[in-house]
Amino acid sequence: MACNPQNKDIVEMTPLELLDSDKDLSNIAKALSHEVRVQIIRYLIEEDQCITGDFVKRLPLAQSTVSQHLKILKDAELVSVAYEGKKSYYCVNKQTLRKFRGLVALL
Amino acid sequence: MACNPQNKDIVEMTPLELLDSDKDLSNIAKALSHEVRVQIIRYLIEEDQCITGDFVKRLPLAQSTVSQHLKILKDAELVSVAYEGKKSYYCVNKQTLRKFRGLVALL
DNA sequence: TGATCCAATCGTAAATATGCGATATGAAAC
DNA sequence: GTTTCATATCGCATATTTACGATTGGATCA
Repeated sequence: MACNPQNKDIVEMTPLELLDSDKDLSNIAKALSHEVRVQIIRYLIEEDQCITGDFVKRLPLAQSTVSQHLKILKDAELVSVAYEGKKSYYCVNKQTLRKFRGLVALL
Repeated sequence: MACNPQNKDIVEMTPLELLDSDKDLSNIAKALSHEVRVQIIRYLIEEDQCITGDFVKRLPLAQSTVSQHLKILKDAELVSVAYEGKKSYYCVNKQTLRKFRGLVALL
């Protein structure tokens, strides 16, 4: 009995591994899980470079809310910011988008 | 003054359009915004077909929690289910994955 | 007919996300 | 200097997500 591998309680069950790529993919997906943030990314691709105010003017949201969405995109490295004077210039981070495409391609 | 387009309050500001594709992309992204659900999809691609119990055995989560994650993936049409006897067979919905890849490619 | 098994759903607690107004910071204009 | 402008951050209310145990509903087995 001591070496009986038939015992159900002893049978090894390979656990599902959590890969770094799983976390990377889910993190980027989370940043894109709100339609407003997808809108922002899309607009940023068209316009190449925007300041916060551009989005505030064009979205039916308070300035603080837009700022928060931009922060989420920035934290996920989907956009990068350049501070110039009193304005913040946002642009898409193409490298992260490429990475995301690569991760999604593996699915 | 009545017809003065220079007035700042009257200047039209093209609002940022919300496209169906924005909603589609954010909805699928939301389903993939949890690492466990990415794990599930990945495993499902490797194994081709699994029952709920396969995931319960391999994930450090309660059966009800796993079932909930599977429901989220099913609602997003990332997986489909076939009910056979007392078991539920899950498999990836390749069409939705393809659609997702297409939407991400546009970013 | 039970008894057992598989999986979905319910109810609920805790954590996280979303949105807003108010406030803070810091640069530019006066 | 003070005022104005652009933006980030704080505090809070509400909504959603995540996780669990308990329960329910079928299907299979004895």
